[in-house]
Amino acid sequence: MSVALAVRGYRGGMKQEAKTATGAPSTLRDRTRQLATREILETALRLFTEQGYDETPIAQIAREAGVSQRTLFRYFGTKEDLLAGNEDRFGQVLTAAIREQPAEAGAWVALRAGVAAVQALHDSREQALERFRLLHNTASLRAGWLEKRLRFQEDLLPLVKERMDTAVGKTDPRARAVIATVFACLDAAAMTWVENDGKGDIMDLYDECLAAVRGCPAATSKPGNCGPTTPSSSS
Amino acid sequence: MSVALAVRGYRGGMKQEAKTATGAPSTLRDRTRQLATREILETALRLFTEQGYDETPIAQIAREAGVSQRTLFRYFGTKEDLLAGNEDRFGQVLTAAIREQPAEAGAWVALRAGVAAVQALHDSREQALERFRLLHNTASLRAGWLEKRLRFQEDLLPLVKERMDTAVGKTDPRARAVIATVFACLDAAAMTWVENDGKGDIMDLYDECLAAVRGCPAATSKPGNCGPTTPSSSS
DNA sequence: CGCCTAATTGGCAGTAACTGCCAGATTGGC
DNA sequence: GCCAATCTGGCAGTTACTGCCAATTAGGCG
Repeated sequence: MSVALAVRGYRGGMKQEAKTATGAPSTLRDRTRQLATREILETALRLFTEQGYDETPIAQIAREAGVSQRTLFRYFGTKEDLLAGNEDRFGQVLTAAIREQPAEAGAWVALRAGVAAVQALHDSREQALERFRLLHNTASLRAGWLEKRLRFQEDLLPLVKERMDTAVGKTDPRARAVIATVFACLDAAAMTWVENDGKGDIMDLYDECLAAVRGCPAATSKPGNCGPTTPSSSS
Repeated sequence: MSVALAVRGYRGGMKQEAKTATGAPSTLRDRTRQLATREILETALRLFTEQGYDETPIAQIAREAGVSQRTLFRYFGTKEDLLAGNEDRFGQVLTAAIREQPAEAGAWVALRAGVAAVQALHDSREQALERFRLLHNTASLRAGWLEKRLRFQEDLLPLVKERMDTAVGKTDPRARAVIATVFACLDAAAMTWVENDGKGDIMDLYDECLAAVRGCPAATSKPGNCGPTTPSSSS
């Protein structure tokens, strides 16, 4: 049980000076790597949108990016990583934003803050839409994404539990349910957003979804919380 | 867009008499096929639980089941299908149960009925637990399952919409949100159930989850509905 | 400045899940 | 009992991905 999932993709090296935190790495090697990374990433995204994800073999990406297949796999452990890229960042920002919420904030409020923080990650509406579209229209990608999301949910469990009136160790399904519901609403919002070609704001849709799910109408004005499941309600 | 997903696995043949609906097929061929199917399925499940899903190559299953690899792939289009098997049945039962609900039943009530119907599908607690465990502990399987579930959700959309006060054609995220929330709660319930080694009833856990998500406490006694989002509330 | 070490790269072979094709075995209907 | 439809197995090929090894290259140091 608990098979240690191997860390995929290139992470080694960069022991010494490496990243100066300013994004301008000192050594030639690091600069070269960064360049190659960008080149691969751009080639991949271009080909994916041009011909579709499943229809684009790794070999082609490697060829057009000017690296060997073997090297490409050293940079990105899997084909999915070529699109996901900063998905790990997603998880980090999410948990960070939730942790930063004041202690009085209930689970719903904190989670909403996390969701909002993640939305702010996208560079532009256009790129987000393109990525989302690819994600929603490709079964294999969708599957991978959902899987990764599930892991985020597990990570969030303790964070959320302490904002609910739950005994920490207990096998209480409610924290999981709340988290999963938040993601469910985010999902519904994102899908609708894509269907509308990116019109409107995802967070508005999210609020609408949450309002439909929980009893409270018009949660938009006082977003994120409108009922029980806050700390100190029964203890 | 909308690449027609090829129907995988063996579906051909059986043009003529084939299935007499009683489960006792007439021709030798059909009997042989049924036998082979069972043999493969049992071998696969045994090996999967013994050595794990990812650690069990198709070649071994084929060998021990006494068929060629090629034939195995004709019976089951993918490795996943060896475990999933009647997952399609899942979707059928779900939609059927929801359709059978009276028109007055709201979305939540109807969906709960569907979930309950699906739970009744499992042969035994033990087998269900074993399958669930395998599913929850294997990343690739989890991903596939989530993907399939997403498709069910899309199928359910129209069914649920007509039980809500939504304009049919509108791009309203709320129906999606409700469906996704139901699955989210089912997920949380199933996970907790597995963690508890199958103790308790999944539907009880489901009710608890839904109660935690929606405002209403103690939804267990009057399950499935406790607030708005029923038909004829504003339309 | 040149050398040594360590990081990096590319190629090659191998695995695992599939898929198409073809030839041979089997079955079912007449 | 024969012919056609069906089924099966084997083989080759594709794609994602991994391990291994040899050749290159950058970095540090005397």
